[in-house]
Amino acid sequence: MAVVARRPKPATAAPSATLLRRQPRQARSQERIERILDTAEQLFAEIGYDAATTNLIAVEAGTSIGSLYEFFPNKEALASALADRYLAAIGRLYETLIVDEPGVTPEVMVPRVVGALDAFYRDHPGAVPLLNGRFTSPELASAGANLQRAMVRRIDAVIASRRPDLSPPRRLLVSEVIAELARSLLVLSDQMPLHQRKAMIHQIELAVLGYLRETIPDPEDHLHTGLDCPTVDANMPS
Amino acid sequence: MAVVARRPKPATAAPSATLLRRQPRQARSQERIERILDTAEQLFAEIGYDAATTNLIAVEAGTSIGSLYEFFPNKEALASALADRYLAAIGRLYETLIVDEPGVTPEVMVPRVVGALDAFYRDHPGAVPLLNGRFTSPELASAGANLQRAMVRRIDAVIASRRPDLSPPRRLLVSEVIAELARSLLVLSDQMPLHQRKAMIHQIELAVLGYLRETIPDPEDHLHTGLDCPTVDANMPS
DNA sequence: GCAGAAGCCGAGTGAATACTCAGGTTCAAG
DNA sequence: CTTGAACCTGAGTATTCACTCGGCTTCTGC
Repeated sequence: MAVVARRPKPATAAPSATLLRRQPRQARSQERIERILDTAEQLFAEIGYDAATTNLIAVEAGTSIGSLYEFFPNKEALASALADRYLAAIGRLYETLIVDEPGVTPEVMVPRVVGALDAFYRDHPGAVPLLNGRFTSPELASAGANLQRAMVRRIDAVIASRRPDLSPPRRLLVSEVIAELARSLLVLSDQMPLHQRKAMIHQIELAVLGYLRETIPDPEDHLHTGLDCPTVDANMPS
Repeated sequence: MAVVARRPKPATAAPSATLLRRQPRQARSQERIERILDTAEQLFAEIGYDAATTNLIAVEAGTSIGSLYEFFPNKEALASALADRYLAAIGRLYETLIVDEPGVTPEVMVPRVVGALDAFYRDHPGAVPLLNGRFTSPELASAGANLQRAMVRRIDAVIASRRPDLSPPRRLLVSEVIAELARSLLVLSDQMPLHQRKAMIHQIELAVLGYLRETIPDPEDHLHTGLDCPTVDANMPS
């Protein structure tokens, strides 16, 4: 279900810096580019990267392949530009989450971040498959890896501030586990109907907190002494 | 990096039951089929599903495309047959793990299962990408989903026997989370160098156990009372 | 209002690749 | 040994799809 990109890759490997083949000067073409990206986002999410042919994207965006290739050097650049939009948006999202406040405990922090990511993915259905390696093209894989690296860095920073006693490699390992944990469970929840989704989000929080308690138990944490166990299961929508 | 299968899909949808177009009668052809599958496994793992063209698989297996298509109706059938081999092997693996013994605690059970899966994936490098939706073809996706469902069922059965007080839907949710958790972290560990891999495997066990303690705390579990916290991090290879 | 730049179009090109088929070879049963 | 079935072969077919290019239209600065 996919066709190899032409990929003659002229020996002079492109610097990969420019996503656009040419900068649009007129408002008309800028809007066109936006429409193409929006359409690509929708089609990638609905029918997948391979089935969304460049011709189809162009037609659905109300333009022609010629125009598409006027600005995007190839199909991957399209997906790459999309990934950049997502990455930037998620970056902005992080700014709104106060992470480095001294008093924030994991119990507060984790639901905050998980909830924000959940909301973002719900608003941008195309982001999940794009950022999670569902598409095999190298540029896409690297876009997903970029996001994940950014996540790991941020988690690592938070842990570092709260637990300066941990060795850096151990912190990194723990951060990678948490990032992957959250990523995969968020993807899973994304495939669920809304009512199960809410329950799932809560499980993600529990998983992260549980893992944290298990690997780097907080000496001051006396909440889980086994004495106040609820023993019954709350929050389960039939 | 891939081409859409011809997929004229004759209106009479194949029953999908037969993976082989024809049953081999002679030893020669049986060996040939095995060689083709082995080669496909290796190529899929090394260069990916798309880049591993049917022609290449045939040549590498020391045969011709004609012979390949004599037995396999299409490329997906190849991957599907491979997935079946893996699924059967993992099924056999489970038989060797005594799961329903009355006295087995999660602390014993989890490392046993995780360790077994880790060993399996290490022995079969092709299994990881194949069974984890890295390939987008529908047949492969369903093969991966099959494995995951089997996992969930088994986990659910174990939880049911230990915690009959939990409601079935809650049990299912917890089982799904655990299965996904283990799957994704095992995939992650699969991409790591060996020395990090071992540490990662241990983290998987901690994540599962931590999540379990967090969602369905065992009333008899007094190990984690916050009093015997090690406070230092053990088992961290540099 | 004009010249040239920027933008737009879509039929067509080229290359890739899943799969076929006509004809040859090897086996096994009688 | 013979005959037919099973098996094998690989050049060729059909199709798809990313991408180009020559010609047209719209904009903008002067």
